[in-house]
Amino acid sequence: MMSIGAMARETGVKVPIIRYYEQIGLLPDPGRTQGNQRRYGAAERDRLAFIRHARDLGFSIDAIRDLIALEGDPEAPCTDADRIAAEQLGDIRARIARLQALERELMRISACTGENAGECRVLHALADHSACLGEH
Amino acid sequence: MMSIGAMARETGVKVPIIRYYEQIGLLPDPGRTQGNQRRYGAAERDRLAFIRHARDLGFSIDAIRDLIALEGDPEAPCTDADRIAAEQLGDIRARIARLQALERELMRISACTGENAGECRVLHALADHSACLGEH
DNA sequence: CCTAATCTCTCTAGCGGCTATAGCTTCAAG
DNA sequence: CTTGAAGCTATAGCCGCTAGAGAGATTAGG
Repeated sequence: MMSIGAMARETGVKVPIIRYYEQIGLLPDPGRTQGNQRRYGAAERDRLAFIRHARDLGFSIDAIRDLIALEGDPEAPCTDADRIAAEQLGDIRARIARLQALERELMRISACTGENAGECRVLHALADHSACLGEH
Repeated sequence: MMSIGAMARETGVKVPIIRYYEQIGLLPDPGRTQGNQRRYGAAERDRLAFIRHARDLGFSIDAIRDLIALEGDPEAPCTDADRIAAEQLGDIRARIARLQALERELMRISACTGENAGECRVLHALADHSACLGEH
């Protein structure tokens, strides 16, 4: 059985975040010492590692809740987990596309050649939306 | 002089957000009618359009504050605006790179072929970080 | 001029996902 | 048995909005 600090070290998740995950129901209430300190076993550590990994991949807390429910039920159809991952992938791709559009627009308005703000291309471009190519 | 609703229509910024921008000091306190309603002129509308445009391009409120200060001082060196835009561009590129790494990892662990959660590739991959290629 | 419909006002609280602080108690090493 | 690190709870703050309540102002039509 390990303390919350030991679990933080093992999983790379900071102590307050572990408590936060417990509070929102992502982690179960762990056992406590007589002095009221949390003690964790390997199962909790694995679950936290799972959560951490999913968060690193950009899954929302809600999506992770669903994934945990699936993980706990080995009979559940895999298509559910698949769908959640596919949604996440679609989401990430949409964000990439949007950011790439912003990147293009920013590149276009940057590289200002004026000497002071009066004739600055960046400021002019921001002030005048009609000068934009995309519709962002 | 236009009402807050008219300005919202002209700029595409919702009414509560206009009030919010005023509250945090991005927009100046506008004049009021006798009945205490805000009335705006063309200058405020242009400033709001500027803010909206910059937000659309992903600039933070703080960065916009700096850009507004520059815009208000035509003698200010343009390199400042340039630097802010360059930082924003770098930021966006970093986010794109990170999202692309996530996309790759997600594609790899997806396309699960198992029939139920017990042998689901998605769940296994999430549970076992060591199976990952990148370091995300 | 009156009414009804539509704005607009302020204030407060909530979202997600943490992060930080304060003031306390418990644990483990020496 | 003392000290110092680590743990505890509770509360508030971050960003950039968004939503609601309950009141007052404005405006178009009759």
